[in-house]
Amino acid sequence: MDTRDKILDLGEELIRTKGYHAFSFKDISVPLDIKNAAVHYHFPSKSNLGLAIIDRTNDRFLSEIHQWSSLSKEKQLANFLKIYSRSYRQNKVCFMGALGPAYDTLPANMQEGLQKASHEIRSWLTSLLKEGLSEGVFEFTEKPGEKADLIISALLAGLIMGRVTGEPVVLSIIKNLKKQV
Amino acid sequence: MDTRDKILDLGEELIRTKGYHAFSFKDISVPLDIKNAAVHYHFPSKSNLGLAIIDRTNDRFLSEIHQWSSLSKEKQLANFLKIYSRSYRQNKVCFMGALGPAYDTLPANMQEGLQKASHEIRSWLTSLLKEGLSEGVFEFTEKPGEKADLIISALLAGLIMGRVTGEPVVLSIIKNLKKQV
DNA sequence: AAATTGACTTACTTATGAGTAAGTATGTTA
DNA sequence: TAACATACTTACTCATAAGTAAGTCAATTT
Repeated sequence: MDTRDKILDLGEELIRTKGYHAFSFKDISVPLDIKNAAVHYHFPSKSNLGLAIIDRTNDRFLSEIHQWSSLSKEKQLANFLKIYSRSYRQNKVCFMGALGPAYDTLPANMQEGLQKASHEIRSWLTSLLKEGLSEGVFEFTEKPGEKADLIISALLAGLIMGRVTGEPVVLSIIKNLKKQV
Repeated sequence: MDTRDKILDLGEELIRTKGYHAFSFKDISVPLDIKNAAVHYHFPSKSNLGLAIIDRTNDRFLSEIHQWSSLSKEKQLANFLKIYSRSYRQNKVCFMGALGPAYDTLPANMQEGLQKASHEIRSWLTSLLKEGLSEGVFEFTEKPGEKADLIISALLAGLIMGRVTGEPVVLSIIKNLKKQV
């Protein structure tokens, strides 16, 4: 694995554990045993790095859901929920949870990237729920788009609350969400 | 209103719109037309200010729920939900949403304060749901504590998602939550 | 009237952060 | 083999942030 990838990996972890404003280039250069300027060589600015991290994660999500496309709707939803239980085990919040609260303070390119990524997730889950509902594999009374927001919100916040309370909030949320679709 | 209160008010707004790490003493001193050192006179350190803001908000919450105590359970829940629709109109996220994602980077005193406040909210809502369930005014199948987390999570994240998507996510969440209790 | 307190300002310090210009070593291509 | 690109390091700059020590001045207290 080359330096650029190591920077992206560590940067992702830092954003999702500390947030964009609470990490510095030093937090990347020291663990990787390179100099500050080496990080700037690969990513001219911090916002540039931030955007690259968001885009990479979004691309990965897109390729994941593509791979799931032949699976049953239940299985696809279960895989989606698994992303969050894995995040919990890794002590990470999701990108929207990490960057959303300080959205207005983010550089414009990152705002766009985050907005695009959130749109991608919401519209995928909405379609999945809508199709699953008409197939009869899911059962709920809300509109699919609203149900999607309800699910994403509960997961996102479950990760955040877990941080504060020290309890595995997201796991109990996942358990309950499964009963509600 | 004296300077100390103005600092607390502005500090609260800054935390809930930009987050703890994205605001500086200048963001307080310039709008209030005082010097940097004047802020330090009232609050020796930034963490000191942060804790004072958390504690004040928690005290207000405690006094609010105390005032509600004679109301019906439905009305108390409705009042609680109203806190979040008001936050949405003010373009603010809640404290847990603002500070939770970067919880590990917060000074120890703020971590404690936030944990205490979150415990207060969760246990109040849990009791309300539990009592409302046994009185027959609420109807749900989850355990009261889990239902409380589900509700708080959805609201917290609704505010965050609203930031990113530009849509009033929390309002549709509130609407749906009302149908689910 | 003198001393004290409260609420600041002035004028700093120290640390840290993002970012850059110029140089170096190791390949790679014309 | 000479030129060039890649992937850095060295050694900085410049801005901003939190925090502090000492002084000012009006309002109280003694």
